[in-house]
Amino acid sequence: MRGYDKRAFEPFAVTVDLAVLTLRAGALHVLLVERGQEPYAGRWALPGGFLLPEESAEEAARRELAEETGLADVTGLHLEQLRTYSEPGRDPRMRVVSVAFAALLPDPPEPHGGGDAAEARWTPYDEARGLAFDHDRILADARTRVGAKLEYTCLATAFCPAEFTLGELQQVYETVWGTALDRPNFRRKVLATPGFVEAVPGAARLTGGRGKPAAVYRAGPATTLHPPLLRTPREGRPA
Amino acid sequence: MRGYDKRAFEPFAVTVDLAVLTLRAGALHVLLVERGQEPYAGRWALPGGFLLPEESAEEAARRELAEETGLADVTGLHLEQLRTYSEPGRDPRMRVVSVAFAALLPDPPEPHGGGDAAEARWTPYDEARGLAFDHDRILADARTRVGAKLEYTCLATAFCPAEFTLGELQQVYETVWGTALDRPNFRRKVLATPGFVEAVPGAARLTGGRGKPAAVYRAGPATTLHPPLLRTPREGRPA
DNA sequence: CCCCTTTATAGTCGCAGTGACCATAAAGGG
DNA sequence: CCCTTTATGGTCACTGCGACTATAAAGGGG
Repeated sequence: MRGYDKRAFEPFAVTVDLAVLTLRAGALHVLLVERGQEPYAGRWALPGGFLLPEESAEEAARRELAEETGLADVTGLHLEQLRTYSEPGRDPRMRVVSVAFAALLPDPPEPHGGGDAAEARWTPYDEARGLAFDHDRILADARTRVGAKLEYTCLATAFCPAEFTLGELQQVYETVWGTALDRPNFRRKVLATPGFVEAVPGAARLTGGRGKPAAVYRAGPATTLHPPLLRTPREGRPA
Repeated sequence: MRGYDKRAFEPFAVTVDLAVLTLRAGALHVLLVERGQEPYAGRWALPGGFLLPEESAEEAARRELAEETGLADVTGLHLEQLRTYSEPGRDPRMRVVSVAFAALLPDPPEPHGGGDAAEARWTPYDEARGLAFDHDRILADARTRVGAKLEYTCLATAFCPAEFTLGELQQVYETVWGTALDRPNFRRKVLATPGFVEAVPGAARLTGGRGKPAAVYRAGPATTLHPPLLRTPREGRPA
């Protein structure tokens, strides 16, 4: 099996599946599409599609992401390969190998159905169950991966718009992890990490309509967090 | 592209590629095979092969691992999916999508050539350059991944035999990371992590032929390291 | 046999990071 | 004018860890 023998291999269909995650109203949401055909007709599924003959999985994922979200520019968005799902029975009709990606969006636009007529919708993560194929597992893997990478990378800013407050950044951690963080300590940790965030001079913004206006920051050049921001939860969210 | 349309997709060849890593004589080694056919005939490459019609990528990887190493039982070995490489030009003859894995072996057996006649050899990591296809990159990604997982998981024991000393475990970190660690501090950290290692009662072994015999440990049930064992190197290796 | 080297193990000291607090500043609402 | 809300600044103590010293247990060379 070491050399390539034209009689030795079977052709497979190769697709990409996308777990497009965002934060809406303080809750993690995922972009789902309603399937119009069998199998799993009428069921919700992760967006995705087949690789074109001359594109890589990353290119296919970014193309699908643009189609499904309707965003004109998806070049700045965080797109990350999760893993590949290749169990023989995962598609009841034929052998499909799927490369899964996680995409992180800041401000979520309302999805339009893309090129075809199927409906696309932002769904709270907790309500996204019973998806088609093995998409429940892919979605769970995406959340696990993103939650873990929040600990030791600067990934959290990918959920935020270009300018954000530290309270909004903290909400990213609290929402994805499902835990409450101490605000002064979070602030101290973020500001002590060189290159995580950069202050926007003179800018301040009211966040909840009340209270002192918060300073505004931008994402810095750093990508990793040393030392990491460990997930050590208090009991529950007081809010 | 959302539904499956039989006219909408191209079939691809799907392979698995394995970065089989081990420690020999205090250096990281990788299992390479010599290619017997074009393209890249005579060049060294990572072992791998095509998916069979009724197996997953994980099953194919474990099958290839058994064939290439000649080990009868590869069920206990650590096998981990790295990522999938799908750039259109990565195989000059046809479109091949490859799912890459990293495998970690404790005591390295001499490889026999497996089912076919091509040569297989353990090669020091630093000398494994100029591999066929994009295998240089896959191998580099494997080392990066393994090095990172040593920080926050108990993966290091996968490089050790069933019973090992703390000095041998420390050598795993030092070899993969290329840094020197303080022996008492390493010992304190490992023993303070519940479930990382378990003492084998009454067992002791001479390691270098000289010096005090070291206590013997087994891998414990823990899989993650909280808090992590951060890579903060001293200048260079004194040895 | 003694001493030196080598390896393993035990312990100490001080600093950095952080969790748990408390206090103050600056906004809006009644 | 006071209360609530949010942001920000600071303290204190504990933990984990890097750096380092000391002791124990083996073999080697004279």
